[in-house]
Amino acid sequence: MRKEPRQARSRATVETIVQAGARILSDEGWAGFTTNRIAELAGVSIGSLYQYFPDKLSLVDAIRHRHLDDSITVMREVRADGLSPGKFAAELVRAVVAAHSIYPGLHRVLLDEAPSSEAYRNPSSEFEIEYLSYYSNAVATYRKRQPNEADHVAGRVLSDAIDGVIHNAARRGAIDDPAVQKELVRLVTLYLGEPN
Amino acid sequence: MRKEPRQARSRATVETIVQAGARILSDEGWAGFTTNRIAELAGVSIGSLYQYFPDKLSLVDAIRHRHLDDSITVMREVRADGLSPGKFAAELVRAVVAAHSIYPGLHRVLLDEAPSSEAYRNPSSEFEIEYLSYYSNAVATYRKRQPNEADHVAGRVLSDAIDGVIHNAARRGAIDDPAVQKELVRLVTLYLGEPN
Amino acid sequence: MRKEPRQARSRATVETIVQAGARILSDEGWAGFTTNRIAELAGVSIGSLYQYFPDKLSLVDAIRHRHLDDSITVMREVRADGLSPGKFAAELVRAVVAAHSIYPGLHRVLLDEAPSSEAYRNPSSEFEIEYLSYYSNAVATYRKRQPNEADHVAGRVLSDAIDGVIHNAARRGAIDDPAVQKELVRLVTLYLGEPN
Amino acid sequence: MRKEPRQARSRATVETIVQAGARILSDEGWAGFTTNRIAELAGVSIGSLYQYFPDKLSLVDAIRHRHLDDSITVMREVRADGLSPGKFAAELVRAVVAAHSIYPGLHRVLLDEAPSSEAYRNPSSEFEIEYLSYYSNAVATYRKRQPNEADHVAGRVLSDAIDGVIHNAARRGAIDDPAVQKELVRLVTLYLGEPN
DNA sequence: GATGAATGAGTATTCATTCAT
DNA sequence: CATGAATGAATACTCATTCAT
Repeated sequence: MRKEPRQARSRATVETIVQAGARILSDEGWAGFTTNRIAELAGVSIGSLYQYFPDKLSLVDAIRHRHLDDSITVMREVRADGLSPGKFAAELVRAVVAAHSIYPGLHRVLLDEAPSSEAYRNPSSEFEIEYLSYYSNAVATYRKRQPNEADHVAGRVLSDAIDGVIHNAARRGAIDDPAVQKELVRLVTLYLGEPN
Repeated sequence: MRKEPRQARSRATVETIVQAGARILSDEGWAGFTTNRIAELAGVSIGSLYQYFPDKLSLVDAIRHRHLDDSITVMREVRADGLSPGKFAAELVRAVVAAHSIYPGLHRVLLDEAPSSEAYRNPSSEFEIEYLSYYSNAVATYRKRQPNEADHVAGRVLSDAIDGVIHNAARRGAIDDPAVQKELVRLVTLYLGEPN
Repeated sequence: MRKEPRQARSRATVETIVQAGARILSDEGWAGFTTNRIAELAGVSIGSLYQYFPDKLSLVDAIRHRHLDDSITVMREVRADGLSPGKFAAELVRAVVAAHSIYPGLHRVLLDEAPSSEAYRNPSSEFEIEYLSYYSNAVATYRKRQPNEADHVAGRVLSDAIDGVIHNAARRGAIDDPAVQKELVRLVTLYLGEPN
Repeated sequence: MRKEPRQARSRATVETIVQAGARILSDEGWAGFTTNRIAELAGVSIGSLYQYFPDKLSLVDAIRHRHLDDSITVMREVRADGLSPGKFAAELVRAVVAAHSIYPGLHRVLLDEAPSSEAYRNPSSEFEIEYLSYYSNAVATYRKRQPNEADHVAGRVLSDAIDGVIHNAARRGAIDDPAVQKELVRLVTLYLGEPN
């Protein structure tokens, strides 16, 4: 960001812009994400947008950062320890669905379409490391050991499988369909339950 | 297509254009898919491109049609009947990986980013119906019955999960990683093997 | 128009663009009327043109609207009542010549060559109705009656004849030639004077 | 023309191209007049078109030349000598209408929209001289003298007035309307009948 | 700080014309 | 000679970004 907003008013402006950007990104994808449209939807002038974000990339990075932080936070609240595979799977799916409920298309667009200065899907990105360790920990927990390389691979496969189901459901507007959620829970349960 | 190529020369031109388009779409996504760049990479003039494709959309549709046809063909060769879940899963993963090996990013871009005259992810599109029925048939086969509504949901979840793993592996350039493939096989096997 | 100009600066920009468009249309016809050339002649960037006019058609419509309004206004000041045919004809020709003096080719290009969202030469267009009723009123006045169908035909023929003379004179740059004007006055006088 | 066609087949090809060009010019104006479209409508390849016409301008000139020749020929058959003004006017209007009946829009497009190497509306062009002398002769005939400068002006005004009525009628598809023709005859009669 | 007018490089597409077959 | 594939300059229009007010 170009400038750290000091006053409350400035912070509110930044907030409005980020929300407007997230809304457009979720609803219309990267193609609809134009700076003038964002400013208009946010109710600020295009000049003000550039007051806080030096360019379009920095804005999309801000949106991404905030969204991924929110996602991780929601997931961190669901811990594998002490829960049966089925119980954990149910809680996890609930959390993931919740993380996608406000801006259903946002996650997919941010990871798939939108360019980025940092590489968020780069194995070394801060977010990717945290996200991956979450899943490999879950896998290792049910294998009753510290996470090893095999658990990392399994964690990633599990993570990507959930990703695929959620994103495609989001595209079809079926993210709240209980039948889909139930099947996803079954998939996760089976994968975690079977020792190897 | 605007014009059916008659001479061998023009058939080759069309082929080159389609290949160049697929390459760019796979490597750089929809954003990099500009007609001038495609023509340049194909080594033809922009006029030649428009001689055969009335607009950008018709070109992307041609690429998509060809790619989806190829994918379905490869998958149709793997039939669930008579194979154990594990054997089928292994064959299926092998086929899906093969379908993604030349243009790893193409599938995702075609279904996620690129606009389309027909809606290929529309539940009623010819491709989607065939793709979905393939998976629900596999599910129903191991449940030893004709596919019912629950099998359709399971089929879609399985399809989307495989999609997610493959696409994310493709993005990381890890589509040929045997460890990932093995885990994916395990995921599919478990999901298909467990009656319900 | 895409955007209502608020500041004085932008109102001036719009004005400059419209003038430049009228100049080019008059001097070089529809073929020379390219958006980049207009912007260049107006001394603004192509982006500024599109800030106010969503497309080329809307610009030509703006030019047309302004020009036809001006023409009608000039003509409305010449009324047949109380004037002899010869006097009225002289006044009318003077007014029509005046309406063509700044952009001599504009009228013809606007009505003949330039496409339009509304159809200005459509018998039902607002302008055409007013223009036609002006002439049939004049005809009926000298026939000492309310305009009937025959007067409408006569009005149109008179209008088209004047049109032809003026447009061809404009093309030859002879619109101010007194000899031509005098002959045109004679033509109109004879046509209006002879009861039928 | 690039090449004088020697063989009968070549002459037929040229004829077909000219007809196709005239048809398109009349029906769709200068904007629809593209070389590829003309070749297609004529049923020849674009290469063949360029075999006979070095560029687009030479084709439109050929069309123009032929059309103006035909027009003059039709008109030359109507002579003022020995006819009353009313009789002559009636014959003249009939001839002019006939000259516009096959390609109603052609005349206007050729003189107004289409560019030209020679200037056909240039006062010094061969066609213009002949056309003008026709009308000034008619005027002078009824003034019982050799054409002088005043008669030339009157001839041109008369010519342009008829032009205007015919072209606007053509645009409205009303060229065969007897009411319009009758009024035009009246206009011409009055103008020619009144000595001055 | 905020505004919105202005900029111009970049993109899709057309069409007159050339030339290898 | 005829064909039609290939060319590329030109044109309408968009959108990230700057800067005067």
